[in-house]
Amino acid sequence: MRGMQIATDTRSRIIAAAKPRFHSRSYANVGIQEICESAGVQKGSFYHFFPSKRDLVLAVIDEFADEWAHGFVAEAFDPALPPMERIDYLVDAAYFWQKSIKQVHGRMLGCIFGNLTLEVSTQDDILRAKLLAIFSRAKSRFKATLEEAVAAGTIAPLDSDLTAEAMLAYLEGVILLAKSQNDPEVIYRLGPAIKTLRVETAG
Amino acid sequence: MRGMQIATDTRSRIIAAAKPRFHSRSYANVGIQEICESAGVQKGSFYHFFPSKRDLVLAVIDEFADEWAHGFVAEAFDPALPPMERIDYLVDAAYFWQKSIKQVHGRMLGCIFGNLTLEVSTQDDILRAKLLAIFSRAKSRFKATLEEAVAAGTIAPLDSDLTAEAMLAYLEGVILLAKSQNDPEVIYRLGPAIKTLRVETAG
DNA sequence: ATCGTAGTTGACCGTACGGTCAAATGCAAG
DNA sequence: CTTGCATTTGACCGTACGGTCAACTACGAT
Repeated sequence: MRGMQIATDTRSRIIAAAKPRFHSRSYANVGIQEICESAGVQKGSFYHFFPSKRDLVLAVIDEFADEWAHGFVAEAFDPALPPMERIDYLVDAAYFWQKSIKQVHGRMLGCIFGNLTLEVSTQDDILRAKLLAIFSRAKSRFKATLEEAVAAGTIAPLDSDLTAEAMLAYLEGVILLAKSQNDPEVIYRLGPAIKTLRVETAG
Repeated sequence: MRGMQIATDTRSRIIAAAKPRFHSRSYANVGIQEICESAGVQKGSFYHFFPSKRDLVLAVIDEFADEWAHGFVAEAFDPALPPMERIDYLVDAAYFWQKSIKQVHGRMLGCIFGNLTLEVSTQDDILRAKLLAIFSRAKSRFKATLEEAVAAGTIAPLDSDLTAEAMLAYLEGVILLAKSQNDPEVIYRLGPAIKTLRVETAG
């Protein structure tokens, strides 16, 4: 089945071409033609693998999510680490990643999930749902970590669900502000304060 | 000079047509033609008042900033209010504003400055600088408020500059997450935790 | 009455957009 | 050797994009 291999290769070349473009520019500003040229693929071939531009960006989101899940996130949420140190690790990872992107690319690109959320979520509920699911998983990681920290007595009891969401919000907000300054050092300076965030239990 | 009046009227009709569109969609997704049709203006007339699309969005940003500065922000940062209550007030204002937008428009549109920042700041340094200036002013408000709270003994001493920036980041992040859920209640739930954020003084 | 100019008109520029299609090609299975 | 399907090709669709332009209008100032 060499045909299959070529096929999947074409598909992944398209995604590989699309990823940095959607990350560094925006959904609307990247055209399918440009992606095809960069991937060395014809437009008809593109539409053989992706019914629409939206389906491409859906695949791109998945690739980014997998990349993170199997990379920094897996490292950060290592059960061997003390719970609260995992959160530090994640913030550090975000910092170093943005910093290295800036070194290579000249600009801070920020979080592709946040970028796409603010751009498209009023216009496309399917994309919004996809991004929401990504955030939801991220929140779960934070929540489990917080609960472990509470159980270990590292931190005082709190509303782990809301605090997890607050921490995720803060991380996205810090990256947003860093992007507005085109300066990853903002993450370095503000990131650690994530651990000061607390939502008390309602009861 | 009735000519001037008509002229400025055309200009502000253009801005008035552009504002809700840029807010509810995105920079790239709103065309000049559509704006002109909605404003009842010809394209040539548009380019008489605005050298480029970028100059229009610059004017739109200014209008939004003024609207906020003279509305909720002025109310929130009322010197008569106890300092930390001003921050609560601002978060509340963001919540009620987004809620009312959703009631009218059916969707949570979020913060136009955050939206534009993530969309265009890698592609247009002039727009980025404009948005950065907006955030910078917002941060100053927070900072002054924090310093007043410290002076009054309401809160323990902290790094007012970094904490102000952290609070602004958090607010933007909360609005981002709320937008991803198309639900302003997220702001209601997470907003108050803004006051738990702290960056300790370096010394 | 005339001049200068701000404002307006509507056609027009080249380019790019997302998406479609019929025809060709490559290749594995029968 | 043929059938059948996945894949690829490249031309093509209509529409919209940001922006330009010469001509025209309206009107205050001299």
